[in-house]
Amino acid sequence: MEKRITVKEVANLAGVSRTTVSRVLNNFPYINHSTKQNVLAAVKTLGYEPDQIARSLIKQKTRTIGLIIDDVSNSFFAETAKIIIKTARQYNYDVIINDAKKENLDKVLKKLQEKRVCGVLIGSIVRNHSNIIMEEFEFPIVLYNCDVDRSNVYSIMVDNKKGSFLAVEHLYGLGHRKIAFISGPLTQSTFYERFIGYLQSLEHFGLIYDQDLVYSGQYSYDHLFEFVKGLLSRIDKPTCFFVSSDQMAIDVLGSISQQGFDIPKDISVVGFDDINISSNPYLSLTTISNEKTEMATNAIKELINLIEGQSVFTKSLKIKLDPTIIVRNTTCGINAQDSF
Amino acid sequence: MEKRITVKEVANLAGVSRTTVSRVLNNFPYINHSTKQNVLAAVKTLGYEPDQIARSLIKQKTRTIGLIIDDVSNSFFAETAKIIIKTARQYNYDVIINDAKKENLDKVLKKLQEKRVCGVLIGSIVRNHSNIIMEEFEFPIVLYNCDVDRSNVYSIMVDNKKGSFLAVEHLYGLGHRKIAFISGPLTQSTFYERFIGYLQSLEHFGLIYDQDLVYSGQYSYDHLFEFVKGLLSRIDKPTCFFVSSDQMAIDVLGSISQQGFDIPKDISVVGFDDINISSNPYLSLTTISNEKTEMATNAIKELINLIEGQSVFTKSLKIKLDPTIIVRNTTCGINAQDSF
DNA sequence: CTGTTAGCGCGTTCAC
DNA sequence: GTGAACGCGCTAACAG
Repeated sequence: MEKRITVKEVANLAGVSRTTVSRVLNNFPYINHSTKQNVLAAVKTLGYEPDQIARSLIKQKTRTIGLIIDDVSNSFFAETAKIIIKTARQYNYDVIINDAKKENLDKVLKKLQEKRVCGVLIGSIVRNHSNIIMEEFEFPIVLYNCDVDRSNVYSIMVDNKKGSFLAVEHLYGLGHRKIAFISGPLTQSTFYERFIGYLQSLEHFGLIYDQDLVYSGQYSYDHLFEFVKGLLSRIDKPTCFFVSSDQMAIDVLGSISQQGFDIPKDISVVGFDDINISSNPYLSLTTISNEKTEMATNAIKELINLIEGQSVFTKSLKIKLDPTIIVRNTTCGINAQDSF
Repeated sequence: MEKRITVKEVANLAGVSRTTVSRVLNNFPYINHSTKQNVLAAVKTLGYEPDQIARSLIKQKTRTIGLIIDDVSNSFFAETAKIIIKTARQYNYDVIINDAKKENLDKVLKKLQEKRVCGVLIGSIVRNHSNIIMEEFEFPIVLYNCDVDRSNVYSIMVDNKKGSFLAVEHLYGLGHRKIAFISGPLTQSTFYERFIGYLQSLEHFGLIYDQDLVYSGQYSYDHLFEFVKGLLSRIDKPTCFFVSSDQMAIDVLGSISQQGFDIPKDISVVGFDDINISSNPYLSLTTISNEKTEMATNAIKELINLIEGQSVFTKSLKIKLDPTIIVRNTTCGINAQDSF
C-alpha cells in the first residue's frame, strides 16, 4: 500500500499551488486554459482521487443520508429501499442503511448524527415515539409509511383508513359479512390506522365487530397459523380475511391452504401494500396499493429538498397518498353453500 | 441551528486541555479520576458528540463498508443484506448500499474509494470482469455468491455445480427424464456454474442435452412466460423445470399454472437459493439451499478480518459452501399417464 | 487569473 | 498525569 496521492503531489507536478488544483477540480470559472490542462494531466498521471472525508470536514456536508428501517428483508422495505438508493444516487447522495429495531431508534439516530449524515429517512416507528422532534437533530427527518403523534414532523404515507375501506367495501360487495382482520402490532401507526379503518368500515356497512376475528401482534408464522387454524375450525368461521400487509397475507394464504380450504372458493383474502410478488400469477393476491413507488420517491426527494433548503411539501408537513384496490384472484363471491 | 459543540467547548468547561478531553473519551489509562469525572460531566451538560468525520480524517479509518449488489429488491440480496448490516453493526461498522448495475461497477468502486470506505462486499459480478484486482484498490474486497476468473480474489459461494447435481438427482430419482433448465444470464458466474452443473448431471445420468429446454437470459416475467408457454404446448414437453434461482422459480410456477397445469402433479419445479418465501406453505418450493446465512455471515466477517489485518480464510482465497436440497411440495413422482 | 494564509475538528507526538 | 504544537487533506478568504 503506497501512500495516497494528495493535492500537494498534484500541485507540485503541475507546478501550481494546491488552491489552483482545487479550483480546477471544482470547476471554478476564470482559470487559464493551459494551467487547467496541466492540472488535469497531473491528476491523470498520478491517478489522484479527491478525499471526500477531508472535503466533508471542511464543507460540513457529507452527501450521505441515513435510512432507518425495521427489516430490509421485508419486501416492502426492500422495494422502497431500492427506489430510495437509486434516487439518492441521482442527486449524488449515498445512503447508509440501518436495519434497526424500533427500540434502538434513538441510539441509531445519535450514531448517524455523529457520522454527520445530511438527513434521515425513517420507514417504521412506533406511533407515540416521543423523541422524534425535528428540532432535536441537526438534520431533517422524513418519515414514510408511518407517522407519529406530533404535528411538526414530515411524513408521507397512504391514506390507510381509506385503504381499509376499499378492502372491506370490496369484500362486502362480494357478499362477505364475517371479515377477519389480521395485522402487525397496533403500536405502529400504519397498522393502527388500518385497524381503525377496518372498524369504521364495518360500522359503515352495518356489520358488527367481533373481537375474536382480529389478530394483531408480532409477526410470526406459527402464531398466525394457530390463529387461522382456530378460526377456520369454528362453525361460524369467517368467509374472508383482510390482512393489513401482503407479507402477512401470504402467510395467511399458506395457513388457510394448510387447513385444506380453497382460495378463493372457500375463503377470500385481501392484502395491503402490493409488494412485487403479489402480482405473480401463482399468488395473484387481491390487495390495496400503498403507492410505494410514489411514496418512496417523494420521501427521498422531499428529504433532499429539505437538506438543500427548499421544501416541496406545500401547506402541510404531512402528505397522504390515495390508495387503490387491485382485484386479483384471491377474492370471489361468497360460496353459495355457505349462504344457506 | 446553533453551532455544534466541539472538544474546545468541553475542554473550557471542564477546565482542562483538549488533549485531556480526547483522552478521556478514548478511554486512555492513567487519568486522574476527578478530572475524568469533570470531563464526562462537561460532555454531558453540553451534549457533546464527537465528530466522526474529523476522527476519520485523522485516523484514516471511516468504519464504513460498501455493499454492492445488483438489486436490493431481489429477496436473496435483501435477506443477505440484512445479515450483513446486522453483523457489521456488531463490529461498529456502517454500511453504504449501492444498488448498481454491473456495468457501473468500476465507477461505483471509485466513488466508494473516494468516500474512503474500509472495505467492499460485492454480491454480483460478471464472470470475466477484469478490473476487480485486489491490488488496484486500497481496501479489501470480498465477493459473495459470485466469483471472477482470477485466483487472487476473495470469494465465498456455495458449490453451485453440486447444487445442480442435487436438483437433477432428485428429479431423476422421481422418474423425470426431460428436465428443462431456466436461469439468468450465463455471464454471471453463479448462473454459469449452475448451468455447467446441470449439463454434467445430465451426462452423469445418461440423459441427452436438449438446447430447446434451456432458457437463460435477463430476468423478465414476460419473456419467461412465453418460453414456458411454448415449452408446455409441445407434445414432448418437459415434465419438470430446474430453475436456478427461487425468484425466477416463483415466476415459473406462475407461468405453469397460467397454462392450466397442476404443480406438482403435472409438472415438477425445483428452485435454487431457498429464499424465505419459498418455505411458505402456499408456495412450498422444493429448492437447493445456497446457505445464505452462512455465506453472508462469513463474507462480512472475513471482510472485517481483512480490514483489521487478520485473515480467517485458511489456505485458499476461495471458499465453497456445501449445498443441500430441501424437498417440499413442488416436486413429485412422474405422472403415471405420462409414462405410457 | 493565481498564490498565501488560515482553519474545519480531532488525535498524536513530545515535552513538562 | 497533563498541555502545547503539529498535521490529517482539503477549501475559503484575502491579497495581488
